[in-house]
Amino acid sequence: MSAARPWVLHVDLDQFIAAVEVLRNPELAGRPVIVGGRGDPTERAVVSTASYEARRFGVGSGMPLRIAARKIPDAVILPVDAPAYLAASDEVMTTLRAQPGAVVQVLGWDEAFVGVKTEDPEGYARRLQQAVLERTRLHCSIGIGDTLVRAKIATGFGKPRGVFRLTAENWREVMGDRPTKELWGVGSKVSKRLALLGIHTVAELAAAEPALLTGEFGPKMGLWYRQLGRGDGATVVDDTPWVPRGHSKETTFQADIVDPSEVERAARALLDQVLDEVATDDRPVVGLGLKVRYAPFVTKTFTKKIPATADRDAVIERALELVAKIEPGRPIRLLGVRAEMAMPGDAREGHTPTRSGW
DNA sequence: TCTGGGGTCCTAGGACCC
DNA sequence: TCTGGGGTCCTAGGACCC
Repeated sequence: MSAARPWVLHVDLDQFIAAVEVLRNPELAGRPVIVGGRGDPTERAVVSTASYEARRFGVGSGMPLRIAARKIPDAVILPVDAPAYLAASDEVMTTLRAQPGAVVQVLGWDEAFVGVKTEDPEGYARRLQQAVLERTRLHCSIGIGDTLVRAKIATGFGKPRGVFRLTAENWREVMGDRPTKELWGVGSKVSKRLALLGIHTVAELAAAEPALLTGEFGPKMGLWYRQLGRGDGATVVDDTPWVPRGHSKETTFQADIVDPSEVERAARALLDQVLDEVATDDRPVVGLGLKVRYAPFVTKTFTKKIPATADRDAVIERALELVAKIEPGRPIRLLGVRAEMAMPGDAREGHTPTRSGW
């Protein structure tokens, strides 16, 4: 028998949003369900989640709703109901925290890391799945790893409703020949730049010359990618409560706008919402960001540092300086406003530099 | 195919200071 | 005329994730 040792579990709900919708509307079971935007496929919106039945037709997250509807004419298309998913998510996280010895780090609505000391991680994972199912009627998959990165990637091999273990021992065998894009944190851009360096697989990334990577990606990211290739990294689940760095709101216009007064009105409305939502926070706003997407798809951002002492009117005044940078007469598809808050514990609290968060 | 909305973190380059 | 070396701060933008 083996001794208890620390493990990282990554819990990921299966087709979470679609599953929540099916739970409250059982006759949807077995049908292709697509959740996105306001549920209107004639609008500019994308798919948030597709049920497994819909995925079989090639519909997935991020796809324009219009395209999804074209692929599956008889799909059930539902609007995003964030409060409902948040409530379901809270129940899941509460269940995770109630497990013996569990340290829980929430990653999003439908996933979390669970740190636990056990001699039987698979058994623990199965009990966890059972507990979540009994409490919420939702199914989840669980990855088991000796690092957060390995646990996270392991989950994909367990889907749906399964458990998979990925550690230093089988990392190379399981991941070595796979494309770098399958790593958590390597997207299509970085995988292409890696390919130009002759690095195509996870094993090649793991063995790459550090100087080659730091030369291409900078000192921090270069070494980070190499570490990803090895599956190495943090081993301890951190349940420190999350403190948001900022808050933002953006709108895509159903029809592009041009009129400057309309642009200013839209920007002010977004700003009001953001400042209202941030007002419940006792931290001052120390940065502002404005994002504009000119049609069809050219995005510009403007940022401005704000003194922590600025009152709401002063913040609005600064925001309008940013709005003034928008090119007049150019059709606008999207407008976004972001407020950045001082971080507690920051030695320079109130002087936090604006890190553009877009 | 034609691309939402909410986040996080990193890098480059210019301004400015000593 | 040709012009160092290092540091911090700020702005813009890139990339990624759910």
